[in-house]
Amino acid sequence: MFNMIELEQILKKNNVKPTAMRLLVLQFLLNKKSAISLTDVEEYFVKSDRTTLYRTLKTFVESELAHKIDDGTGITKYALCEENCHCDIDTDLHLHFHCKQCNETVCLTDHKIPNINLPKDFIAEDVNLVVKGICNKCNSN
Amino acid sequence: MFNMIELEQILKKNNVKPTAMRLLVLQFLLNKKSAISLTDVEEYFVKSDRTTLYRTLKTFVESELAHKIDDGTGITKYALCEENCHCDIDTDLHLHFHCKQCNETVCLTDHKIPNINLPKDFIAEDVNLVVKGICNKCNSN
DNA sequence: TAGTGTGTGCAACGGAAGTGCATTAATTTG
DNA sequence: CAAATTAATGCACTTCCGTTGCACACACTA
Repeated sequence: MFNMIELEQILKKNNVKPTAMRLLVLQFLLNKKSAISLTDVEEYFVKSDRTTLYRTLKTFVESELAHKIDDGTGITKYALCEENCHCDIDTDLHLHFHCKQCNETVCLTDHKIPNINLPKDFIAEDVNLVVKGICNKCNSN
Repeated sequence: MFNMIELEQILKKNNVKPTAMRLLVLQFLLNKKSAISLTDVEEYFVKSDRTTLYRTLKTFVESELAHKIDDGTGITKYALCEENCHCDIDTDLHLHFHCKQCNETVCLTDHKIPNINLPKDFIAEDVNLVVKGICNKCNSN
């Protein structure tokens, strides 16, 4: 796991002031392998306020520490970016898998999004690829 | 355009009873080239109720007449399926493009979703690929 | 120490999806 | 044809999530 000093360094590296709340949320995200929703965080940090957690996640996204995931459930998910990620369309964007059974969304960071040839005059700025089905964990049970 | 008899046949072919409202909504969808939201339909049919329109679209999706599109705006969009579409994962699913400028979402039906090799034990049932950026219309203005 | 800026907590709003129920229209059946 | 059953529609209401405004608390600077 990570100690507080390491967590602080991560935040500082991305120009985010290391408050107590942010350190805890960062730790929570680091421990979670799957993408999490605001409600997930909220249920974990019962003593903190929803707004604070919401803005914490927002700060993380804006400072490129985490990325927002739209997995098609209608609920926004968040996951930490990989090292040196700039959410760049050609190199950083990866596939997300949403399991219909356990309802979890995971980042398949090894699966980059294939190149897409758009028709003339279309400019791509962002790509979102989500596969839905049964994940490996649920499938083996 | 389509006359009422043709519209009726489309509905009947998909086992949907051709009510007045359904015929009108179908016509509306046929005339729209881009994907539309419930609110779009609502604003057009001011005299009808939101719930009715909501359930009409739901009926269309359930009877494979239209497909639901999640374009990442958080608002569910709908578009008519192509002829003989069964929303099949390997043959029917196509790319959607959402323009950040005009806020429209179009189906790029010619752009099928490339095959994806998932890790072991993952089962794909549904795939959603959305590209965001500037569309051809906005780009040429 | 006073003052400024940032973070946090509380309350409330707004949009969209969805549900329950009563009413109306359509279809079947005696 | 009339009665009964089923389907569709309209209205009211709820819930859920994302978001904002405002006030208070804390930290850092002059």
